[in-house]
Amino acid sequence: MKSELDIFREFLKKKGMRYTPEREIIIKEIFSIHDHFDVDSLYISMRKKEARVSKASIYRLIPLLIEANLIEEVFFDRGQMYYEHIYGHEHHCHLRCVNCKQILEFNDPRLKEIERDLADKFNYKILRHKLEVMGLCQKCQDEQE
Amino acid sequence: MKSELDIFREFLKKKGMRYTPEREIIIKEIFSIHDHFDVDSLYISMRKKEARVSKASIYRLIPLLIEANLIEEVFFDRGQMYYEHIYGHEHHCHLRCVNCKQILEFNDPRLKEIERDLADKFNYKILRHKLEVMGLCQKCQDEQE
DNA sequence: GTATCTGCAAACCCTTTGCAATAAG
DNA sequence: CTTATTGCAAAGGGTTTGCAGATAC
Repeated sequence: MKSELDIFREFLKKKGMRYTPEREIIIKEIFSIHDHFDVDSLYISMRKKEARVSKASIYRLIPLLIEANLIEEVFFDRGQMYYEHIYGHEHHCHLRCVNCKQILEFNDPRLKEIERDLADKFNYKILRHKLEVMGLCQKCQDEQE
Repeated sequence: MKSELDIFREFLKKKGMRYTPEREIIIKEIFSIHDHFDVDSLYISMRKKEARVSKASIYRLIPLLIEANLIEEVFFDRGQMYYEHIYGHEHHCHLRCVNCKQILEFNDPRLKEIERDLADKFNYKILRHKLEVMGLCQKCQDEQE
């Protein structure tokens, strides 16, 4: 299986764009994070490792990574967007506790069925879906009594 | 069935907050819009009707309406949040064309099943879900050839 | 009467952008 | 060599907030 770097190199070549050291270290950093991230925390964790890139370069890279299907917007909270890398992982959805902010990942085959039915019914070509389920985890339910 | 205004009046009373004419006309405006809205377009459409309220009052009202379960965040796009009123309507999900931005609404009983299974599996009390399906509508598929 | 609410304008903060220097291909 | 990319700092733009006057209760 190709690495995310290979995928991205091909993606850039196809678009007549350049593969730079800055782009490489940002992608490496993103794929080393096994969690959702936002631009600022990514920037800070890179600075700590002496991997200096400007925020502007991160912001400029993100739309490309999304277009290349390497990362995805996960959710928008308190004024900023959170992302996660998706290449090499099975697609999943998020179950979030509205109280303690715990996030669990899950997948369900019925979503593919729903996609197929929507495609048929509305003549859409489905590209992707995003399902967020919000609730209270066991612990937060107990505390509310 | 209680009106959205009654619901909100009770909600405010319970919180020791006040029911003002500004809050009333904003809610009336929101519930007269049968579509998704953002703060700026709401503000503009109110100005046109000589219903003058400040944007600040709209921004300050929105979290209250969400807490009162009268409106919901629908999606975040191009730097701003879109909302819709949900009181008095059946819950639905959104199918969006990523190219022309058309939005279709749908509902699917399988989502309730998924919710039930998640509740059992993770011991969550499910409150709500948000499913966005992104794709290309027929017209935009044709134009891409 | 008193605490909340309003409008205004300024502040905030995440994100985007113009520009001159740099570097990929 | 040519054109894309970088870092910097400034600008953009949706949202929040401090404040003084107005108002719900």
